[in-house]
Amino acid sequence: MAKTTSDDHRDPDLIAVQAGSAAASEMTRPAGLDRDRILTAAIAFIDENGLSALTMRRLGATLGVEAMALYRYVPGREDLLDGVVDRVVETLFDKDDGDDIYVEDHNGWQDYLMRLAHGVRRIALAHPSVFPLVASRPPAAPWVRPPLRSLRMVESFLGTLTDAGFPDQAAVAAYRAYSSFLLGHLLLEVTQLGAQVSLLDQPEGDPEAQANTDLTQFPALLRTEKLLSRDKSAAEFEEALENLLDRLERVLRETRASDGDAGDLA
Amino acid sequence: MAKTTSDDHRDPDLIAVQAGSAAASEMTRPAGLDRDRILTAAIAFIDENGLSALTMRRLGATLGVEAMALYRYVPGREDLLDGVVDRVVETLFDKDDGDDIYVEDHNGWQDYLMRLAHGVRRIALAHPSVFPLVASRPPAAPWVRPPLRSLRMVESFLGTLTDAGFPDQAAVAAYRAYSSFLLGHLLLEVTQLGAQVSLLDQPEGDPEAQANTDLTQFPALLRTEKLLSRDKSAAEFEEALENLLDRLERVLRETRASDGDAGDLA
DNA sequence: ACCTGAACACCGTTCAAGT
DNA sequence: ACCTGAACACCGTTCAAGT
Repeated sequence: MAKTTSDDHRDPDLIAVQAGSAAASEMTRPAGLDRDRILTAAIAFIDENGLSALTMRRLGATLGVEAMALYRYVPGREDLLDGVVDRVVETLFDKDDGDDIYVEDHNGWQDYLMRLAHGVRRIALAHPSVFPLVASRPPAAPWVRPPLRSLRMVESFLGTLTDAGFPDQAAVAAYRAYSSFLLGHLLLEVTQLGAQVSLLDQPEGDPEAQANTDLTQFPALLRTEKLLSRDKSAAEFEEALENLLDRLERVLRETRASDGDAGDLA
Repeated sequence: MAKTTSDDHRDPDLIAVQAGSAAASEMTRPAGLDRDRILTAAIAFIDENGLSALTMRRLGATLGVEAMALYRYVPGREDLLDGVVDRVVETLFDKDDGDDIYVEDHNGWQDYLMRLAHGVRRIALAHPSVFPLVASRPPAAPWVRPPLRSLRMVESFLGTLTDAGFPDQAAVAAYRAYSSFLLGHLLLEVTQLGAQVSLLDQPEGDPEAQANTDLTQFPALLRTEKLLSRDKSAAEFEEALENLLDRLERVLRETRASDGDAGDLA
């Protein structure tokens, strides 16, 4: 390895980071520090080294600069993280970015909800180490529900459903159900991604023996182990999404039948 | 306030903590340090001061001891947090603890799933600042899905469903759907709890004016603001849970009709 | 046996000083 | 105008030393 500072019982993160940053600082010199460049660097850093490895000092090094220089452009670490979350979430609206995932022009509300769900899932899978942050940073307003984090997203969601004939109350209920579904599914999906790599990182003893910790006490587990290990995230996501859409469709139809204010859902 | 160390642009957490810890250290002196006592103290600390305020040094102070003493009983901070999570999760199985929420003896699998859901929800609401940890700590095995975090819980879940006639595959699919639902719902619920208090904590400017940040650009939001602010978490939880149970019941019935291996669900 | 003091390598953050 | 050095108050963690 490179120049590490003598004593060696340190955070395992450090090793990877220090090895990488030397090379990285060469390329990014072009100066012109900038809030945007800092956020980009922070996201890349988290993607590569994990959230816990991100410090102001290390991020500075990545940009060829001392940590203190960052404070010209970012009020502090917490704000940096908020910025990272906003940035990542807003890539949803970047034209050119994806395979036809524009949430703006759509064919009906079902299509809209599917595009939105797939778009957010794409983000989560692209930045698995950032997503927990998307899920857990305190929202701007109390009724903003992660992972739908911006006023713009909430507005577009509610606007689309109410335009499609959902009464306000039903649209709000749908917003809540939808955000719960997205959060639960995607957070579990990225968590499991993280678990995969962290198992490969630290192979204490042989990797086989560790996993089989006397499952003999747990017959049902033992029996379904193969099933449990099979990853069906994509299919499950689809199935749960379709199920939610069916439920909403039912609500909408019932609303139309008895044209009062019956769209409660909760 | 009390004795704070001169300069005062510090983490807002600190103020509350220091004020409290002086009083607390008086009572807890009875020595006899102990892993159990440390975990209990850590949970209480997080409940009162939030996760970010928990440091080894501060926790030590709470127990009338220097931070270094903790290392006799706990390998390190990360392990401490794992211990906290295990401890909180396992209160589910404590007899005497709750109003008839025993997951072990039940009347049918639906009853079991309802008790389990309500039990986990009770935990989440009792320790809203701990729950994000329950949700995000890397699980012991890759197929352990938060917030159902222990082998014991997974075993009991799968055992109950398969005993009730679910084919293994359907039981596993149910386990996945159920954990996603719980995680999404409860994480959002505690997040919103946290948002409430953090709004009261830092009232910059008048608390009214801040919230109304030119919502004029967001008509649907503006129109539904009242609806959005109304908290219906409990009812929504119930409704989503019942919906999930209905879905599972359908799967089970279909399985029984065509008694093959049709219980796919995913 | 159990706790502490002192030390080490790191943090975030401020601010006067350099260019 | 933009960055840095030095400093401050804090971290987690180790280890020899105290009782």
